[in-house]
Amino acid sequence: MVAELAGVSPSTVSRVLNGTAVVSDLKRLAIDRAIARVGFVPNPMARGLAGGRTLSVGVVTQAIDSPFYGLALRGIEDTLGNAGYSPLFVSGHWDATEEARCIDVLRSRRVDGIIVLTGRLSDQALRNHAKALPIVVTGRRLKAPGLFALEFDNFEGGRLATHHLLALGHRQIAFIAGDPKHPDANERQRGYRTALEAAGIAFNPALVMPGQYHEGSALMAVERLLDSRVPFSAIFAANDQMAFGAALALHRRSMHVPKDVSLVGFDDLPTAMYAIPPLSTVHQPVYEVGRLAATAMLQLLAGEAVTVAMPAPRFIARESSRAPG
Amino acid sequence: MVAELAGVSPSTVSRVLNGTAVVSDLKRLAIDRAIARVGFVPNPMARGLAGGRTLSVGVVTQAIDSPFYGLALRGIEDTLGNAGYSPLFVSGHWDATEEARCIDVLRSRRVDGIIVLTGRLSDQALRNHAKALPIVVTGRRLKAPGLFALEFDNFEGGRLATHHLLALGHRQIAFIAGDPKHPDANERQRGYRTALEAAGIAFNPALVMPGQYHEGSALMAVERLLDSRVPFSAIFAANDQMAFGAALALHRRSMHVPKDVSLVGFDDLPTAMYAIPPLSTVHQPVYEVGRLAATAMLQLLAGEAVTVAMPAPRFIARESSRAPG
DNA sequence: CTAAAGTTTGAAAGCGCTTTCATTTTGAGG
DNA sequence: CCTCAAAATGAAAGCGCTTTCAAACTTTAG
Repeated sequence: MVAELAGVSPSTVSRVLNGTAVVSDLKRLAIDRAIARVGFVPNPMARGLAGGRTLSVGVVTQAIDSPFYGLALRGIEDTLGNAGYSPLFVSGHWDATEEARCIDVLRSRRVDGIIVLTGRLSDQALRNHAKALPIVVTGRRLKAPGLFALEFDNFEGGRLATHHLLALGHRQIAFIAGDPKHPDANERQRGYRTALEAAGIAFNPALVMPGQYHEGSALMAVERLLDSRVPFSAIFAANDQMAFGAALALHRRSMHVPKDVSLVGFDDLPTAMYAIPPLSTVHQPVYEVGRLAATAMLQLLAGEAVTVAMPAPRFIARESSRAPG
Repeated sequence: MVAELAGVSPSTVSRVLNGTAVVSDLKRLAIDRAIARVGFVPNPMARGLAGGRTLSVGVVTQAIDSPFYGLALRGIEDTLGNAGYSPLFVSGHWDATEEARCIDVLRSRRVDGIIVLTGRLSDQALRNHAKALPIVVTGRRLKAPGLFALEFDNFEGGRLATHHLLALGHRQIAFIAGDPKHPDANERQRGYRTALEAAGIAFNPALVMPGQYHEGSALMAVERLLDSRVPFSAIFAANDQMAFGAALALHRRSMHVPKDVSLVGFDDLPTAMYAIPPLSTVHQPVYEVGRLAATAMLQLLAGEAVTVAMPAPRFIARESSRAPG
């Protein structure tokens, strides 16, 4: 170790580097100076090998290029970076097997903890991994030692969006569902139903179309809906991407939003406010979620109690929805 | 090392693991079996420490949540993953200082190479880093030992887009420029000018508005343009995000695309085809760029000659542009 | 002024793997 | 059947840092 030039032992240098123990000011100064002079940068490999920690946390996301997760990744990156940790991103592509492989990769890289963004993995699998290293997971309700789950209130969000349309006077509200394999998609739908029933409107299965959370699926869903001739004055899409697809379908049939039909989405993607017309939607604080997840991980890593909580859903009315007529 | 259970020395195990030397089939088999039995996974830390390589390559992107770069990251992830390398993403946020910091972080993590997506760093800085480890950079033309640059033909793209509008019969084409600090923005503008001149149309400075590559800047640019009362029948935005902003500005003034004004963008973001109306734009093979950059890095790492080349720009006509009238 | 207790510091033993070097095997040529 | 080169293997020395453990030095109390 070059920093021996300070005239002390490696142990002492290590101590000042990590703040592991008290070191006399005299030596600390000498060491600091030597470090600066040599331009010393500790080798994380060696650190990891010796100390058993790598100062990196794995993040399994579903698609690194997703407009939705991108912001969350940024939140994670920002928060982790401030604490000296580096994120290691891997994409699971919405596939449980792939996701399991991702976790293996991360563990083989000896990450100190793993953040899972809304995975497909079973709760049980997650619980097992949590025995070995801290896990933070979003999008599910789950409690286990070494595991923290952060869930957005999708039910309330779905209720809010539907309620908005109802309050505007809509009575026939179509729903483009998300992938039923995602628990949050089902929660949103439950919110839709609940709001409907609270307003005394019978749930009409003919008005709900299956979708898969991407534009194309909603495009087709709306076309089928239109072809089915079931009357409706508004569409609630289970996420913004599908709302965009729905808008395109309407556009193709020369129907205008919101004149002919109102449209609301869910997520408030950064692009929602720049859609034509700007999309009314349920705001999800994605960036914030990233920060919270990272904060929770940091607390877990430090052995502290996790104190983070998810903010409540908020509906944002823009121009894509208005009273029918 | 647990794999001693195979009854051989650690050296031999290492040899079969890395294929460093010939090992008799007998022992190889025994080792393979032992590995499988113990579920052995080599520790990358130790490997890195001993071997001097980390099997990870740093990727400095500008914003991990950017709709544009996301796809490239995915291309990189896919290609690198296949080769056993892991990407380490960091965001420079379009700031040269921050970017320099990112590279320091990556180097302190001892990555084997660095891929820079269109950075702000000076060519010289890049050249210097390339002396220490392989670098692949996109969005600039640059040659240096240990450095490979991959550039998209932005000039040709700009020319193509403008030519499309010209061919449709437009004579007054406004241009929303990108951030002049990005070389690609200037190239696109040069393409615009060149196409104009080739068509015998004088360049009119009143028709070009500065923008900054994001929606909001274009929104304001178009409002100013409209206020200036300079007549125009088409807008060419230097990227898709600005095209979306421009569309919103027109929408606010109750002008319709493409009936009242044609609009073309640049990049072909995944969302471009779902815009209302679907956006005509210059296609950039972003995913492909990611793959190419990663491939180039792999070749650099292997000491081979780099053989990748960027595909040519392609214009995609959709519904946002048509003949004036 | 000395013993007991507390504080700093250094020596040395790894962390898990790669790699050089020397040694043992094996095969070929004489 | 023996010698020598080539091939396969093992021993051991690190890679750069952390972390006991014990030695050396200060204090504090008796």
